[in-house]
Amino acid sequence: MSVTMRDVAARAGVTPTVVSRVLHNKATAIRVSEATAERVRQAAKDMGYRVNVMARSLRERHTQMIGVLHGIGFARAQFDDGSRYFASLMDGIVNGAFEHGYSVTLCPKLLGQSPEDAMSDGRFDGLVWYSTFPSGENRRMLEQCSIPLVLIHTRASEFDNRFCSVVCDNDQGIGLGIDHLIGLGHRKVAFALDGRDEFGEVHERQAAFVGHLARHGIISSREDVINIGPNEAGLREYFARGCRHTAVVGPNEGVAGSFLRVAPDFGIRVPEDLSVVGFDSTAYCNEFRPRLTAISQPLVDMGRCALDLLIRNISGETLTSPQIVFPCGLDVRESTAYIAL
Amino acid sequence: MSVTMRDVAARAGVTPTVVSRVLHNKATAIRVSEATAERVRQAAKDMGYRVNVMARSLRERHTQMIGVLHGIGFARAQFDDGSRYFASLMDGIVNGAFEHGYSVTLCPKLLGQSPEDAMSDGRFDGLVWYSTFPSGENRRMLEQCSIPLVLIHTRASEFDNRFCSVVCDNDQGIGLGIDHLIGLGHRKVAFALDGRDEFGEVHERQAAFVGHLARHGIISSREDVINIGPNEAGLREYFARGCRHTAVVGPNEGVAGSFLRVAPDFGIRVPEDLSVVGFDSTAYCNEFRPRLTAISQPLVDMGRCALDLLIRNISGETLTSPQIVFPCGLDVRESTAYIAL
DNA sequence: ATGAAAGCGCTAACAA
DNA sequence: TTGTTAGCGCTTTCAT
Repeated sequence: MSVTMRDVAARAGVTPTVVSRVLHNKATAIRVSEATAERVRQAAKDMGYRVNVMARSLRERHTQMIGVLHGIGFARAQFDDGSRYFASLMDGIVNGAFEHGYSVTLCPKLLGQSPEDAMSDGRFDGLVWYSTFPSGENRRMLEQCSIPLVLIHTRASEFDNRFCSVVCDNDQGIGLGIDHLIGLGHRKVAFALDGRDEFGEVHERQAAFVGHLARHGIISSREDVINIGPNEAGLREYFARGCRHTAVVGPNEGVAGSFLRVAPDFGIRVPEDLSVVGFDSTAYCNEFRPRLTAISQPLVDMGRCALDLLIRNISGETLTSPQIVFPCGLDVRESTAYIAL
Repeated sequence: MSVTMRDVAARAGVTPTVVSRVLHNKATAIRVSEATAERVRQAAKDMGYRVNVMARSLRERHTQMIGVLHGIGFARAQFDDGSRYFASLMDGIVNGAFEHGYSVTLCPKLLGQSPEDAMSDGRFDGLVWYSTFPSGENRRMLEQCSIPLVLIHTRASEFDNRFCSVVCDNDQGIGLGIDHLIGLGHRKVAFALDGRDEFGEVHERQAAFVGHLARHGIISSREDVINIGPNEAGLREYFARGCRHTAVVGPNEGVAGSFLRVAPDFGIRVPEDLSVVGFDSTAYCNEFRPRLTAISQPLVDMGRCALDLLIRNISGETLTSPQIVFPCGLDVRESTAYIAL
């Protein structure tokens, strides 16, 4: 059994009240004589006293902890598995949290079973939820949330602006990619997806793809959308029937990477025969040969921003502009080139 | 204010005790009539009741949370910053924790200020401490730890086998690297370090380096240790004075990577003029040109193992073999080649 | 300047 | 089968 406040009080010859005041109540105006204070501090030190944060949290009704959740229907993101997407986001989140004196915790069973628990079981002062797909189930859950929450990669409007949200400018980002490709002479440009996430950001990016091509006078059709499918089967099928495009834009690094990986099997060279543009642009892009050109979003900054917003929320501030949109960039690497003449 | 057990009890016309039993006491033999139980469940659902985990934790004296700490003197590891070392380790730790129903939390101010708090403030049921350098300060802290703790990358013997520990076989790993190099014809092999961590694993790896060269009849001297220093200044100095070795082994990916990065500036080609071997072998190795050959340690498995050990510890088991040693492997990539004749 | 008492929300031993 | 009571360790009025 560990030493409690009562123990320290006993040894110092005072009551727990005094111990609490001396040890944790620095801000308050209530004074304790320096002699007593010193006696208490010494006793605490001698006995190796530590507050019990559970008791404190129960009493004070806050925990200095924030939780990180993700939407139903997604496997837990790995820190090290292909794209550094989650790793980057988390670096921003954790750094932000630490600076504000908050811990951040990752919870099990937050996909499917009962994420709603974490939202109101007193464990967290606030939550960061990142998900690209506000399904009915997700929506229902979030609506019940009783603590501050900020969304990453979901538009605030999806939830009637009830929560703050941090997103990147998908439209502008895709525009950057399309402009780059058009500038290289490409006219037959495809959009790829893997069919797993058709409603969230991927959808937005696909719409942007169509829009920006149109801006350049190119009308894209259903034929220009390649669903690589599970295990890249759809991609192989596409290649097998002859590559009908000179460039392709993927909505993330994984999908774009599939093209780099599979193309050689069909004698297609990147970027000579096919230019490939990905999205996110984490360090993962450098692992490909050729290195993957990609539209970047400032993931670390976005995580950080989400956290700042959350802290302000927790502090009782009501944010007026519930959505922060970060502009994208374009990192030209080696997977895009002038179209072969 | 959120709804409490008392509220639910009131609505269901029973006492909090009954609610507690119905909602959370499934395993116990105490019976509640099905009618009452149903009434309670309905009331809880109607009112959107959630346990308060702080109250529960305070009462039950466990939190289902484990903390991840690292030693004093190290900056917090980033998930996405060069080597995927920390990311991989964390994947193992988090996956393990989740499977056992534990959350994992990262705490601020755990380097320098007061890591000891996390060790006994009731916040965690157990701790994973990863650090390569058991300084006096770290040692003092760990000795005060009042909850189960497992070490990663620190030998159990450093703390009188008081804690379990998970390490990789540095000697065997370095042996693999040296054998590889010798097999390629190298005789003039250097060991590199960056002077920041001379006492922990790096030290062990350096000793192994000397030993394994000796096994091949090569006596290495102080001249064969290259301290690349801050900002690679030492490395540039080394190259400037003419590269005296045909191969170099680095104790991690960062140091080895420095050679790949700086060598071209001095007209030295890797691997034609200089073979480079790193340690850890995370995906980061693939970001280098040429890709970095490296000694691998199964980081994900090690993190996972640490967690399994920790959970067993928490469950009251006293582990008999306090140290698990994982064998290393060698991932030959592109930075090593036969010595030029 | 210090202490007494109440209570945060929950669970468990004991009683009925 | 259900209720009573006590208490986990802490902070906070409100006395003194």
